[in-house]
Amino acid sequence: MDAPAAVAALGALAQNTRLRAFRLLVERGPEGLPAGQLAAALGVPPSSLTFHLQQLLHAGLVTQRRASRNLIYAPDIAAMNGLVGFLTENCCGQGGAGAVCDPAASSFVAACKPAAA
Amino acid sequence: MDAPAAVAALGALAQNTRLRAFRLLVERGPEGLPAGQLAAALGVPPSSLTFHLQQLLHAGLVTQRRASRNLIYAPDIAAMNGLVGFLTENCCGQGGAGAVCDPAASSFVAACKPAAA
DNA sequence: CCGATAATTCGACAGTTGTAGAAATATCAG
DNA sequence: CTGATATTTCTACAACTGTCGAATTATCGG
Repeated sequence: MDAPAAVAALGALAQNTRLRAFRLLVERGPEGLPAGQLAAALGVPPSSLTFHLQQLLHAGLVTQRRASRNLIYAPDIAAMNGLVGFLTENCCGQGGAGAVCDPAASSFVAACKPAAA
Repeated sequence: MDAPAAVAALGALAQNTRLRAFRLLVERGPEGLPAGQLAAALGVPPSSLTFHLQQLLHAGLVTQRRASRNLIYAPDIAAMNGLVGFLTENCCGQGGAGAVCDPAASSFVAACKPAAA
């Protein structure tokens, strides 16, 4: 994942309705959910949800497939992996202080590649 | 990290200048950088950078401290850990399909807690 | 083909965001 | 105190975002 794609993905997740929608999809897994059910679950009018799903789609965070009258949306886990990978790059001070990995390891720091020092 | 905080953090990172600034700070480590040097490194006018730093500050992703005439900004790694942790919650289909963890483990999926199945 | 269902596209509008020059504030050196 | 340096605050404005009703498109069952 490159920086522009990361900005797009972050922007797509940086909105309450979209974040809730994405998280719902992630919980549901690859099976996904039809737009209508998603709209009902979120309590959002269909036209509004479409707007948000387009953004997630355009950012590459979800996929769309048709099942008869329904359009099914599912999370793109690979894209999400790419985003987290991008966020955890450069987090061990490769060219810097090197002290970032000190605190008790948790996800962000733990995901740092030891970066062939 | 709760959802509103995550939205704020994602929004703060969802902008090219801010993402570049934050990544620069992460590379630099806890030592941080003064606003002026950051502005110079990014090629952004000071008043514009201040605007962006306020957003990062308000989102809790960076800290600010004064060193004589300089205001030093440094990344808040704990906050970033919280964000990545939030993003990797609910990613193993606890209530769902359960197939999300299938693909070759990479950061997002690898960071999933096995979720006491 | 026709009516019904699922979802999107269109359009309008208020609110937020990003940009950056000019003015103000804070700190320091002498 | 005075001048210089570092940064923020103020201000204005164009561009983008989120919302959602109404109209449109797609698909299905009969």
